[in-house]
Amino acid sequence: MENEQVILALAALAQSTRLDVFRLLVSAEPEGLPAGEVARRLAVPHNTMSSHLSILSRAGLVRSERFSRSIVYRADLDALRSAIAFLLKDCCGGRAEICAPLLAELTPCCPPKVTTDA
Amino acid sequence: MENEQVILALAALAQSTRLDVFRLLVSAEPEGLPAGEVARRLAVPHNTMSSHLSILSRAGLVRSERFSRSIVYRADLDALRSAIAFLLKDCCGGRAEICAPLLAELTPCCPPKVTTDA
DNA sequence: TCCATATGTCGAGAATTATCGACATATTAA
DNA sequence: TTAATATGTCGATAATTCTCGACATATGGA
Repeated sequence: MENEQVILALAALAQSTRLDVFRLLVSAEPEGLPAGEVARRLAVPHNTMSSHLSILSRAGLVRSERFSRSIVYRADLDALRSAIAFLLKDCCGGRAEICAPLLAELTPCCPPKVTTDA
Repeated sequence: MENEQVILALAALAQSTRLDVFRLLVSAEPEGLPAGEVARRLAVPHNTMSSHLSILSRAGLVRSERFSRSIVYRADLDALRSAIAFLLKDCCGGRAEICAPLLAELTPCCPPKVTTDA
């Protein structure tokens, strides 16, 4: 991921409405949500939301697809992954002793084994 | 990590000079660098740099300590870790199936075992 | 066609941010 | 005290961003 691309992604998420939008879309995966529904749920005028969605879109953090009259937005988790990987590699920079404890803390968030109980 | 704190951290890194500063300070760990040296290396006037350093500082991403006439800045990797954990948990949100592949990609960046060869 | 719905674009004002000259403070050493 | 070094603060300007009313476009149905 390029420098400029990361800055776009960080800037996109560094705004409370857009951070809320992104989280909403992550929670709505994999179905996504139409633009109007996003605006309604976050109580933001549709044109203001349109601007925020386009910023997230330019940053590559969301994708959109038209279905009839609606345009459905979905979070692009690969883009988030790239951004996070970039930040982590900043720390690593060939020095695992810095990065390892970081990953150690992050891993428990998602146990590698997912056993669907029952 | 609070919402507002994350936004501060993201905003702090979403600016090219500051992203450069942070990376420079990460690479200078654990000794750190005096403010003037940071400004010199990145070819930025000292007062402009002072402003950027204070933004990084307010975001918790760097710490400073005075040594004689110099004020030495160091990257705070714990803060970066918190911010990254926050973003990851956004994705996980109790859904390991989303987060697991993310970690899978990130882990090779820092192999958990570090064997100093030869 | 005409209308309602869903969304995007334009443009302007308010708010925030980035930059840097000028000045202030802190430290050390004549 | 005076000067040199290292850094921070103030204030003004330029640039960018956020917000939202008004208008435009796209879709589907009467």
